[in-house]
Amino acid sequence: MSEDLYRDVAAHVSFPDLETGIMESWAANDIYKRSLAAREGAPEWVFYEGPPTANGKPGIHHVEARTFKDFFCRFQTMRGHYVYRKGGWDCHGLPVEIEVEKELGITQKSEIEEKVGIEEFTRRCRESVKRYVGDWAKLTERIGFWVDLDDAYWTMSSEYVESVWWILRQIWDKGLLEEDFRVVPYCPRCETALSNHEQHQPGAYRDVTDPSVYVRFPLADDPETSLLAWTTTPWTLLANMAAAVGPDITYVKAVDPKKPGTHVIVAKERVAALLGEGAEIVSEMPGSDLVDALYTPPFPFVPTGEAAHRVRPGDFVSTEDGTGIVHIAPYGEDDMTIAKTYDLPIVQIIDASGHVAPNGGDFTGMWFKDADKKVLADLESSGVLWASEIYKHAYPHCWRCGTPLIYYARKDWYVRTSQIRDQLQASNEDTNWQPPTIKHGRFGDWLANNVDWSLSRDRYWGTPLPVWRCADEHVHCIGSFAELSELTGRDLSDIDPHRPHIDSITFPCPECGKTSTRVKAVIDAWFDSGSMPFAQWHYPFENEDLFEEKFPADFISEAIDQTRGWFYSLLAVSTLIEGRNSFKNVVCLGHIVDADGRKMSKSLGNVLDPWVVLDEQGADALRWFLITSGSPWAARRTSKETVAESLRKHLLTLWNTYSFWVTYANLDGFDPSKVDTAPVDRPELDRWILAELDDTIRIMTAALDDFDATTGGRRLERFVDDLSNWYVRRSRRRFWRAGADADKDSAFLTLWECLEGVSRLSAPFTPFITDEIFTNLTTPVDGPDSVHLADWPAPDDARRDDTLRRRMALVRKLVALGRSARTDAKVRVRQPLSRALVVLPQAEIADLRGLEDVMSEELNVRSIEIASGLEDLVSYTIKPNFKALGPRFGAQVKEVAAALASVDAHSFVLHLEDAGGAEIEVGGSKVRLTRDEVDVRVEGREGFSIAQDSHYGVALDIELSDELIAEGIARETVRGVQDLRKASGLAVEDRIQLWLAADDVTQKMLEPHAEFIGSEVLASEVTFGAAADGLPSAAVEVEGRTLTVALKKL
RNA sequence: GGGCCCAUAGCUCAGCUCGGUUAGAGCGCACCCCUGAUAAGGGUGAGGUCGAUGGUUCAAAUCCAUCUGGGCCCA
Repeated sequence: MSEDLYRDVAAHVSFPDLETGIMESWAANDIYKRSLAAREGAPEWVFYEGPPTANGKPGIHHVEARTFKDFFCRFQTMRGHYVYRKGGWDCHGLPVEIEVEKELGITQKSEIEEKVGIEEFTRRCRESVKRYVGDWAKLTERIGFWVDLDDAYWTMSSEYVESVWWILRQIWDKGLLEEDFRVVPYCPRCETALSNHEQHQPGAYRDVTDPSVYVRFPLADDPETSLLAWTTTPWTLLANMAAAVGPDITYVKAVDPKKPGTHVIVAKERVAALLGEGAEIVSEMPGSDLVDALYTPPFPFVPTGEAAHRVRPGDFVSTEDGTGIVHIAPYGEDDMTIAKTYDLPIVQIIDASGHVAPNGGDFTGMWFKDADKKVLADLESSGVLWASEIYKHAYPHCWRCGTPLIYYARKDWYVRTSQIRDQLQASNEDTNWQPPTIKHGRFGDWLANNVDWSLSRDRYWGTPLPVWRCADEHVHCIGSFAELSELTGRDLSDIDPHRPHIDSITFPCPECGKTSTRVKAVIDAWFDSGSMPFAQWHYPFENEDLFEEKFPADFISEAIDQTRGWFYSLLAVSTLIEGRNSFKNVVCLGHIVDADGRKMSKSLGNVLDPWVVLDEQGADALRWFLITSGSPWAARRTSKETVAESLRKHLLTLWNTYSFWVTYANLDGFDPSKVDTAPVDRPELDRWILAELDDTIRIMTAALDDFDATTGGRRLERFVDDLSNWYVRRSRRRFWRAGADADKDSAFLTLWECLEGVSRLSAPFTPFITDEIFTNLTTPVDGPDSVHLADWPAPDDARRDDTLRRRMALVRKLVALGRSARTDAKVRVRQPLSRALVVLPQAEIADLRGLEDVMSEELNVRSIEIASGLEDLVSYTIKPNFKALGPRFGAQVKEVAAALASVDAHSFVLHLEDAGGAEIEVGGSKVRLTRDEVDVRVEGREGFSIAQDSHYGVALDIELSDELIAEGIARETVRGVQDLRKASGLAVEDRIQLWLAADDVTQKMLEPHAEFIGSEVLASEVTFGAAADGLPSAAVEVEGRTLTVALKKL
């Protein structure tokens, strides 16, 4: 059919094949670039891409995030914004290093320098990052995520690193970048700190048996009274610097049963366990009373001064075991918090190799674990050992070599974010979170409890910390390559700023002239990604205008695990530099879990490869599922089956509706640009679906503007269902009528407008299929080459009609009831009935007027009658409306309910309807209730077949006349012929000659309907009697009679 | 160990912000109907102690507390 206006649409279509074709045509026609160019100069809507690390294949969870990113960018583009989408790659960090370690077959960090060399190692890291970029690009294109990967930022590029340096320098200038102690899990054999990740490797925690000791800390001003402290790491007593108590815990001073005449202080709750039931308690006090008390430490290695060896309050102190008094040494997180708060002297009694340092007296040179024995012996001989026992507990070990770890206080570099906590919180206040609970929940709490950002990493592949230091401890933070060039006196503008090259750059200290060398650390990769608003443009070294235009972002979206990752690092960096957040809106996504709700992981073998879904169901099905199923932030159960379901439910319905329109529009040569009928001049059904379309546009626009994709998607889904299962079903016949008439044109035009509208509304959700539909539908009209170059639909007051929407909803409800009544009466739908009786509230009777035809056609009844007042048909029940009565009557509401239950419902309802209110007796007095305060329900009286739902009811008159029966048989015949046509492979528009062979009685009944039958089945000629042999024929059973139909294609 | 989120039908999810006595939808299942756009559609039915316990209230899926299980983040 070369003259077809539209591409033929196969009802059975392979979406994945269709999508890849569209994908190629987008590329060939440069649609993405053109969608940007078309908005050049329009108000910007800024998107920041959270950079993925491309050293592994992308998984289905990446599809989720990328779908949401694309979704809102497309939507805002259609809304008339210029939405530039710069890609990005996260290149640095431990995951990359570990990948390379595996590839090299090395298991210890020390091997990197010893066997491989930093140069080779970082070279391999750089390669590793690039290895999967191709896979990422392929997936990104296939799922329809329009993002500029050619212009992506790479956090490892020299320009990016230089911008990060500049940022660090700004922070340095504010005095917020400092070196400080922090406690890290440290392996003294490997001589390296372990990252959190490493610390939680399987097998790291092992049960060990350690001595635990109770030690007396005699009070300075009362040596006969001792604090009783407890520890499971006796060697740490060498570096004791304080004792901690819980300020709200109650302590007691009791007679020491082991040394009568002296006293010990322990938590009251521990008395029974430690001192026995008969302990003699001298006095009680809260922990706060003990604070500041000076005591004599068990060892002299930490000098007692103003700060050391006093009691300090600590909210981490518990009374579950021990004594309620905690010994404090520089080997623990809580310990260091106390040390920092009270400025305690930190004495490093253990050296980097795990041996006691030279300041450890007799202990010097001992392996830290071996010191335990001598510690116990010395405590014993000095008389402060109160008790010791064997204690079994889980203790972390190095996952590589099995050595027990030390929580070691090390000097590291920090950003003092806790000093700008108020500003961080203010930045958060200006940010819109989706879901809103995160703002003051998970994220707000995290900010409220902000601790300094530990920035340095003792690793190789990262942005080097741009800090140089000379022998005299003069420190310089470098903010640009130019500054470094100046200090070194050579041009370093083209330097690779990574290790090891950067480590060899030294310069004479500007203050003392001694050689300054870089500190060895690299920085946390989160700082890299948090710097992207600046560094993606190499700001401030170039692109100042671009930066200004695109700061802050209107929108970012990532999974919820980024709360303390990228979401935080973005907020912190931009607050430090610009004093405000770098994103205005953030959509947090939940995680993808498997069909059983379990996390997808390689070890469980339940990982869903996105390509499997993309190849079988297609990208649009997957996108639609991800966007509309459940709250975006809830974990979503995902499998091929769940995606297939959402495909069937929505996309196929849409596709079938579209396919229907194209089929008949081609037959009819319908051209929407040649028909222009105002909505007001169209039939009610057309006005109705246009009103639904208008409402859909309004609801969706508001939802999507508010970053609520789910609500928007659900409204769209409902509209497509209304369109297919009510509008098209009701209008079908209008499309296949021969000849030209205004009603048919109106149907074609209305459905065209709806499909065209849906394709725009669907464009951000399912960009591929939608574009296929849009481009085909708009063939004869002037318009953009792609739906993605089109505008988002605007609401239209000429289409809006909320009353009609309400009325149609009423009709559809009544139709459902009527069908239910038919089922009950066991009368098939093809059998016409004389009338249906409708019961509905007085106020809604007017709504039904004018739509009776719709109802009678749907129910196949000849007339619809309002059965209001037909008391012989229905009875009433009065139920209290508790929502209204509760506030009015309070506890008395139960009496009101009881009174209503015993009232004569019929006369009560009459009063209500006539006078707007009725009286009942409650507790001896009359109470007047209004219509709103009660709930009137209708029920069919016994003996009548009526379907009802609260206030609504439909009853069918099931008495059949001969005429009705004849019509039923005619319809049955039509159906039989249609089946035969289909079975014979006839095309919809083929004309036939028809033979009907039946007994005399049946033939008599059919004869008056011959013309009707002929027009229904496109028979040019209808003959009663047997057909010639060899023609397609079939038997039709109806009302116990059999007739044979046969046909011949003309 | 701490914080946050989640728990409603066999499955996937609404409803919970703001309490109202009859908790809905889709899928699946059983039966029936309809079908010349449809991989569809319609109807009926079975299927729920709204995770548990306690509290507040005339009234709790909804508010509060505790607990259990799952997820995430952090120790």
